[in-house]
Amino acid sequence: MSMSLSHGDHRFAAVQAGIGQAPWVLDALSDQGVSGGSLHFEADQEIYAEGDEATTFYKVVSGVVRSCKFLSDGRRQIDAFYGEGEIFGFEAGSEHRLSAEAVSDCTVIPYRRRGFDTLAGRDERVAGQMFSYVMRCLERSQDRSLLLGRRSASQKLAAFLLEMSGRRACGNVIDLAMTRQDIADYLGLTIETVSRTLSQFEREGLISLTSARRVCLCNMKGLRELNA
Amino acid sequence: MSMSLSHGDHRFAAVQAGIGQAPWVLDALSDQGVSGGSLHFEADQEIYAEGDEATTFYKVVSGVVRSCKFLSDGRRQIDAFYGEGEIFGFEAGSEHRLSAEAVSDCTVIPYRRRGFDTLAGRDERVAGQMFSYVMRCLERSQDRSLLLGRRSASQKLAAFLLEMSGRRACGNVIDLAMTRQDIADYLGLTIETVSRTLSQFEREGLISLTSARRVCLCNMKGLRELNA
DNA sequence: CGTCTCCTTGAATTAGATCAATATGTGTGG
DNA sequence: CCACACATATTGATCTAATTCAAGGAGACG
Repeated sequence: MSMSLSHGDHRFAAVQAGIGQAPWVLDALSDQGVSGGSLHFEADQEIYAEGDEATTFYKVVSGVVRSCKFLSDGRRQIDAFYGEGEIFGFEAGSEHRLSAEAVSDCTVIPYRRRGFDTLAGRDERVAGQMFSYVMRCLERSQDRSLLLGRRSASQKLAAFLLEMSGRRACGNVIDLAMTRQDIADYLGLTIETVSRTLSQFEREGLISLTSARRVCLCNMKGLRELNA
Repeated sequence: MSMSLSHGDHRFAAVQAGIGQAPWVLDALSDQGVSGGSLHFEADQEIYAEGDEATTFYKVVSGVVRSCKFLSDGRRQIDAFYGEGEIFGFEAGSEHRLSAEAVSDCTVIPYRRRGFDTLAGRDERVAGQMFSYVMRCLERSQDRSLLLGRRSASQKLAAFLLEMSGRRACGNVIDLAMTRQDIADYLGLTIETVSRTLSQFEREGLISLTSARRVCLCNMKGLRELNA
């Protein structure tokens, strides 16, 4: 029987539907001593640093986490935001290649990698789902390369808003956990450009800024058309 | 026994050393009817298009392949270049998300995905190595995001030259298979900026352009320092 | 030798960055 | 409740790196 590196497999439909959702099978790990309870972090607290030994990976229970890299000049590139149910910090090598920080107060479950490996060896579904998850991360990362390489500030912001809406949607309204600086570092822009572009979107009637962190996507179609 | 989602595993040392190298275990597939011989493509010929059914993936035997996405305005983003021994076109979903084209004349071996899945189900090493390979792709993709998001034209070019040198190195001299346009589309720049930046590198003594496609990296250290 | 593609270089333009000032909260302590 | 400090966000005025537009040059090939 295939271990389902093929992902047309219907058993994983649920996983595939929620982009970035963690393999549900990880839940089982909690019962096998692989997980060590849950951890709480306050906003801006570091979860692990670049170069730290990667003996553990995590799943977000609540709140939002960012993974990022720092440049020698102090600037920052945010690689990804992780929300409820998503996995982060799973590494191929022995060290964390990026650091992870709490964007908002958040709770995460740590999983010991060694324990996970053992379980993955026993249960094909665990391995298969993790594989599926990593493939999904790869797809996201490739999409980001396109975004960062060839898109204008407006296109980046539009894509960002739609991405956030796809994850944390409550109607058209999204509550951003992150600051303008976070958004800028995610999109390869400056905080001023992010702010200006959002203001412009509001003038054009694409969005409405209830407050700085609360955005209403009034015209999703218009936003989508920006990235045709 | 673990299926080696852990990559500290020494059996895979060789795979890990050569960045982007395909799992050697794929060689075995040729003997099992999974591979269908080898295919030849001429420069600029399409291997598959975005949206094509992803029943097959490939390994490069010789030559260079690019995978890319086209924007509605005709511009192009190249996601990756694949050289000898590298795998491309392995998808999570049922369609190819990017198109693939021959950069130079090249030979590739096609593998039927269904056959591969079956084999992966029987042999943990196949699955584990493919997992390792995908993790490596993910790392590369993440590094690219940093490059595209936060680096200047000179930094992008320096990183590109060092990447190429790391793969196809013959001393300090690299023979680029791709055009300036390919490089530009890979780095999110224009052809003119690529050309100007290379000329500037030559004036600064960092490189020497024997011919348009042949570059000698006279000062690797200097190039590396650009991305400190 | 002419034609074609690829590459280089120059001049003008512009999107986004940088620098600088002001505004909008938000929590603290009086 | 107000006054203050402090972090975050917006807006304006320049500046600049990279793009765009335009013109040649260099090599390959019939």
